[in-house]
Amino acid sequence: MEGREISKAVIGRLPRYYRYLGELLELGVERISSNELSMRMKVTASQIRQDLNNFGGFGQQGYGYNVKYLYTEIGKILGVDRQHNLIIIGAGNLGQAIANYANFEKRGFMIKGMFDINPRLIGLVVRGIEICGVDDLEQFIADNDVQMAALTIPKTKASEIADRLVHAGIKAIWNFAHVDLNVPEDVVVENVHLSESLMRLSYRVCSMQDQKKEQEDEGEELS
Amino acid sequence: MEGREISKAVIGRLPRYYRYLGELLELGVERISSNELSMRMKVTASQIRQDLNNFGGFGQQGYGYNVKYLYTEIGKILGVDRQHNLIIIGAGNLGQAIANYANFEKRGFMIKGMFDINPRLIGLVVRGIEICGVDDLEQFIADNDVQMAALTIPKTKASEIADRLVHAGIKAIWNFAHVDLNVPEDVVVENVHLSESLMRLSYRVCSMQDQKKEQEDEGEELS
DNA sequence: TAGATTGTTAATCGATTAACAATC
DNA sequence: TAGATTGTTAATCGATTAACAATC
Repeated sequence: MEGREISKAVIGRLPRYYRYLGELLELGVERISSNELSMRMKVTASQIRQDLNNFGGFGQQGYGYNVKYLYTEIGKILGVDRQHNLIIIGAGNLGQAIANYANFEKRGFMIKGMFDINPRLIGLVVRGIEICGVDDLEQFIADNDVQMAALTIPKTKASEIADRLVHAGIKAIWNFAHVDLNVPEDVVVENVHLSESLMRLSYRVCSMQDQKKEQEDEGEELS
Repeated sequence: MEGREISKAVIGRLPRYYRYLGELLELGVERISSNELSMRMKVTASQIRQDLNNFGGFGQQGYGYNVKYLYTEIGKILGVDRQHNLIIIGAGNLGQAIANYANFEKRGFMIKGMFDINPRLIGLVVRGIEICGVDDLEQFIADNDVQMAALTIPKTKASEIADRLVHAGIKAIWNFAHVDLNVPEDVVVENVHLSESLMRLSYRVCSMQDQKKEQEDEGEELS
């Protein structure tokens, strides 16, 4: 459809545009210029215009962008206008946190089922969803037209379950396990590696400390 | 200390190197060349060497890299050799998921406290940590030498709490709330915006579908 | 029409890859 | 010494920013 092969950097920014436009919409703002949006979002106006023009001209010269229209169009690009049937593998705290986040359903992500291997969790009901054993996985995916799976299980089991998911026809895996999954090229994986995120934070806080220390040392030399 | 201003792209990759080296270490691998590591990690050998040389020469010509040494050094760069005192604001499923992830403590991230506004959660004990009310926040931070906070609360309260955290001397915020926080420049924020992550996945699965459809259509035209 | 702001091309900047001399 | 592999410079590629003509 569109010009094909949008860069990863652009796609990475789209959800943030979507969020800001949603907020503007709630505030009742009707139109916005790339310049004003750039100030709110702390990115360049040039980048906003460049990014949006990957998908076609959503704006109007001399006017700017219609907030509601742009919000809707970015929603379509991101696919939040469609329904995505989702299951969660791993019904621990993280799996339950996802199940309990109501806003996902507003965006078309319907949580159809939850699975775990822990017999103490099987049978429990979270937000109206009964936790099943993983034995039922393949049947459930077929019966419920499931395309997406969130993987919130320890890394030791993740690869094995991922293989089963792919085999059962899952097309997208939201991977919270601390491994890189090997999947066929028509299956997409989005990784959320929390421990890596925390280490990036740690790096930055350490390098900030070092920087400060250096400045102090320089100050001492001068005195 | 080091040459200063390492690019964000490089820092983003360091934790993944660290993870792979840790796995190699467990496997008992003593040394590895950039070429072999590149094949395992599916990045170029050039990139690995370039990345590592931002921090100095960890390898040896004709030999490669000593796994244990490199692992330790990257650990130091990331700051996982130091201790970081951490609190969790928001003791819901997500906050508890973080509290329960034992590996963080192995990397020096010590969870000192948990906080919530929900009176039904206050007083509960999660992994040996009692959940406190947010009133005690400032005192607790001062008493326990806390530098880091994970923010796992709804977006409505996030900015307000972030201000309080900054005021109380917190230097790093691991932000799971769906807002961009405004903090002074000596405070670092690492965002984990799960809904944005899910939308990126959605985009990719949709564009994969579109791609396939196109190919099918082309096939039909030819027949 | 004049003013504003987009869409788009051109210039710059940064990051990745390739190549190879240095050296273990 | 010969072979292997790094560290590092140079070449390429891609992404961001600047500029401005098109146009509402």
